[in-house]
Amino acid sequence: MGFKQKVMEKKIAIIDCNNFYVSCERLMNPISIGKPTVVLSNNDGCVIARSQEAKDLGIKMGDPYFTQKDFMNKHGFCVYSSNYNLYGDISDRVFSVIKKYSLNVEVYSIDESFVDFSNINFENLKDVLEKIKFEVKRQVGIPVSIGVGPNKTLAKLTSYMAKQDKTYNGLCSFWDIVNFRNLLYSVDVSDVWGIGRKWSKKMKSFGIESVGQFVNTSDGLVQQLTNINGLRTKYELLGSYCFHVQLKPKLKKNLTSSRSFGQDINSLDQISEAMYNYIKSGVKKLNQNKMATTTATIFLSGNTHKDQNHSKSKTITFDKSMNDEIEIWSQISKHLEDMYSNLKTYKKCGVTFHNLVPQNVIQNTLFPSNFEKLIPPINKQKKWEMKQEFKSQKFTTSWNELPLVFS
DNA sequence: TCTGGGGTCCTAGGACCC
DNA sequence: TCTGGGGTCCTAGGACCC
Repeated sequence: MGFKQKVMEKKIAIIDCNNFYVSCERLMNPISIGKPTVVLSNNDGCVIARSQEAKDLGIKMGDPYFTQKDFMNKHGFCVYSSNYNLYGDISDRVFSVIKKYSLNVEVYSIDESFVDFSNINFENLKDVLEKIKFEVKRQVGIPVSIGVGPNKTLAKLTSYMAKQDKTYNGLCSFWDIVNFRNLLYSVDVSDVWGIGRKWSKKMKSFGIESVGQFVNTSDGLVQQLTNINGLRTKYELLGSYCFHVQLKPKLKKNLTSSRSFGQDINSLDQISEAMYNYIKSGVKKLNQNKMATTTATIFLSGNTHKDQNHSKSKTITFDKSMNDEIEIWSQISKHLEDMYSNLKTYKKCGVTFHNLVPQNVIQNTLFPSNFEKLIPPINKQKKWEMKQEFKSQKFTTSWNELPLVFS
């Protein structure tokens, strides 16, 4: 055992689907099995999921598709546009298998969950985790990796190790690792959950390269280089429990609708039309959640890949809660005009709704609204629309349409 | 020519109130 | 009229995650 076991020590697992979007596409398109395979973001812009074969050929996360297209053609890649309906369905199936083994599940993202197994004995822990891994693969067809440790950060770190070192066979326990503290000197600080690109770059300029060096950095310097959560991350790496497993899903706090434009644009008409459409789809999401909003933030930004880092945002508070796109547009359009400059070009815009309230508590104002409803902008050349060339034609509308998998 | 979208949290600074 | 500090709230921006 790496550490002496503490009283009340928790056992937190992370269960993580391998190359999730690629694994989903392979269920629907078995022809891609064994071939290098990638899934592209919206606009078919960049790579957001890679099969092992694609990783081995040097394709990186976030690589722009247009820079790799020829290479991929040459090497017989299977390329898919993202299909979130499919991934959502398969995600539900994965979680329902996991929940047969524990109810202490936090669904952390579409392909990951934290599970609190503190009530299970150490003798049985690995068996249960092995069983879950086996059953998710057998029943849903999705391979998973599992890391387990005394907190979320160490679970993530061991799951990372399980993926790096094939001898773990996809399951790594913190309590099986000998000399854990020494091992931390061979792990790059940027591989820690919670330490991103900016922070790790900052740390490296202070000579902090490895996780071992990070946990030996003074609290003061850690907080200076990051923030309070960076300090919590340090304490979790040392064995404390700071980031709690969230068993009850929290209510949605805000909701965003935004897109990059198909090309850079500078016409206010075009931007207005795009913004109106994002408001419309945001309102659709509000209605699906039976929510309304009292506050919106609109934002407008340039093409960061062309050093056009200008970005503006504006928060607007309404005089009542709203869920009507034309009313919301009426409150927002003048602010969009203020933010816009005809001397700049723009690549992206969008809207976030905050202060979401249930629709059944909407109070209609006693007096008629005193703002005029503006006619929404429509029927322009839609330069802002996105493209999607490789979308799989198959959608799952019920579980029965998915192929059954037995292994 | 073409480089994702959505979510949460934290911080600094300003406005406002007492 | 002049004086000031502390608390709270809001916003814009910037981190992080997937």
